[in-house]
Amino acid sequence: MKNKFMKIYENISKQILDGRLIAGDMLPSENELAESHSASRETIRKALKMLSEDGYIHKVQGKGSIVLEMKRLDFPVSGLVSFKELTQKMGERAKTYVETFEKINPSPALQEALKQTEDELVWKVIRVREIDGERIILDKDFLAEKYVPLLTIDICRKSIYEYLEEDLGLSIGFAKKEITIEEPTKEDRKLLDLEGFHSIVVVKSHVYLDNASLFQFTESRHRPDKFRFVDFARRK
Amino acid sequence: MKNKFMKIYENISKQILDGRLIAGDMLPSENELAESHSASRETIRKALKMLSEDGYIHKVQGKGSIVLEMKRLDFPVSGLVSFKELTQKMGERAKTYVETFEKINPSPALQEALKQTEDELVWKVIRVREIDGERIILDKDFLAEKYVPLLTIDICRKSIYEYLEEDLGLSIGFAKKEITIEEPTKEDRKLLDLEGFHSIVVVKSHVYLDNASLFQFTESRHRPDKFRFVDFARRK
DNA sequence: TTGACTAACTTGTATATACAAGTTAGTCTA
DNA sequence: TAGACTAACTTGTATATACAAGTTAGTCAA
Repeated sequence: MKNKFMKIYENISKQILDGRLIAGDMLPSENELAESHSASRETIRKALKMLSEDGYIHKVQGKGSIVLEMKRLDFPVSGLVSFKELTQKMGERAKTYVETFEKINPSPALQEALKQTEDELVWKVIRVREIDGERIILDKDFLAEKYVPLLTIDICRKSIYEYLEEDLGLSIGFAKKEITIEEPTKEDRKLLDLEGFHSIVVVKSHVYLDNASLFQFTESRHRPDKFRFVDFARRK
Repeated sequence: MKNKFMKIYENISKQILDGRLIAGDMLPSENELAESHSASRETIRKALKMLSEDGYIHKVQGKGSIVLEMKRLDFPVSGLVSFKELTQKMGERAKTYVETFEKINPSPALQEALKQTEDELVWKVIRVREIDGERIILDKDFLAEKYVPLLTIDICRKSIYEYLEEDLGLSIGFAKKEITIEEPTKEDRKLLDLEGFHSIVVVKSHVYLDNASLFQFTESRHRPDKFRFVDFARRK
């Protein structure tokens, strides 16, 4: 909330989310917005570019910016959000159970996934996510000990990301994710409520710190009926 | 290829794709790039911002831009690409069969999805995509007749998008997609090779023209073993 | 009426400048 | 030696200006 263009972005996005601006409306021109926000046109353009990237508006050269329909997403896996952040929006309906918590010598496959050497250790955390009484998601996290020297089972019960960012001062930069569909394993069947389901959605993520060093590999396994991924894509 | 920052983007992205720049390398500073490309720093920054958004590089304030690992994606559904564009990269291994081709009075649900009035007609096209002899994908397209007055079965066999963009001069702007997992329908089982599979990946898309008018609704149904979605996400 | 043209808007691109903020390496001091 | 400091880099933000390119509405002439 410190940058000028971020404030403008938030100002306009809020107007769209709460209905003061509705789909089909045209925004004021960039020059008018610059005037009314006491900013230069380039600063307005930065804010509008972000709004456009996030699917709030669409810009047409020579015409202006048109407001798009923004559906509120119930349960998105898009972007880079932690389960804790999701559950905060869901109130007290979500619980986390820590099934496994240990420091291990990584297998060759895991060494490869985390780009580690043989002697570097890895935290292994397996957690079950329960929503409305149903065990829906199985999260398997592997964190490089060299970036996270200390971890406790209590932190895992709450939020690892919160601990990393607020206590350790690590700042997460970006992630590469891959979504595939697999057959449920015995472990999936044991830990999740999968009666009547024949497949499981697997989201594998490589998570990097802000300085571009790989520090975490995560496999998140979702029951298919509760999985929904929403994407906004621009042509070229 | 006309914009200066696009040329710079392509120049650098090619260097990353063909290995002249490899993961971990630092790019020259923005001032050096401005000098060597005879451009202003702001123009360089536009190109670097695009590279960063597309996952080629990561920028760190005070340090510079670091090259990331770019895996070549075999079969991505990310972004906004047509099946034709995908198959061009796959050579002659892909075929398309048109199962249904008709102009219909849309059902209420379809009217809603396409935001049409009662008297407006809709093209309905159902196509099966075969890859390496296996029928993998079922594409159900619904196009508003008001934007696409003429369509032929021959166009559907080739590429609808190519026809829209090159012959009709329509320019596709953006799309909203939703990925879910469902049980296969009888139609899925009849038209696709689904022996031994118990679920199907459904990608529903609302496609908009460049002037932000909704003109197409598509449901693309994928056999789960051949589905893979790759995503690059930045924090905040 | 029709069509060509134009004027006045809109957004897109490119440049220059200034300063803020983060990183790094070396230097100086206690 | 250890720590504080600084200078010289890096990227981030904000502004101003100029012109290109697309859209729209109105005017004027055939």
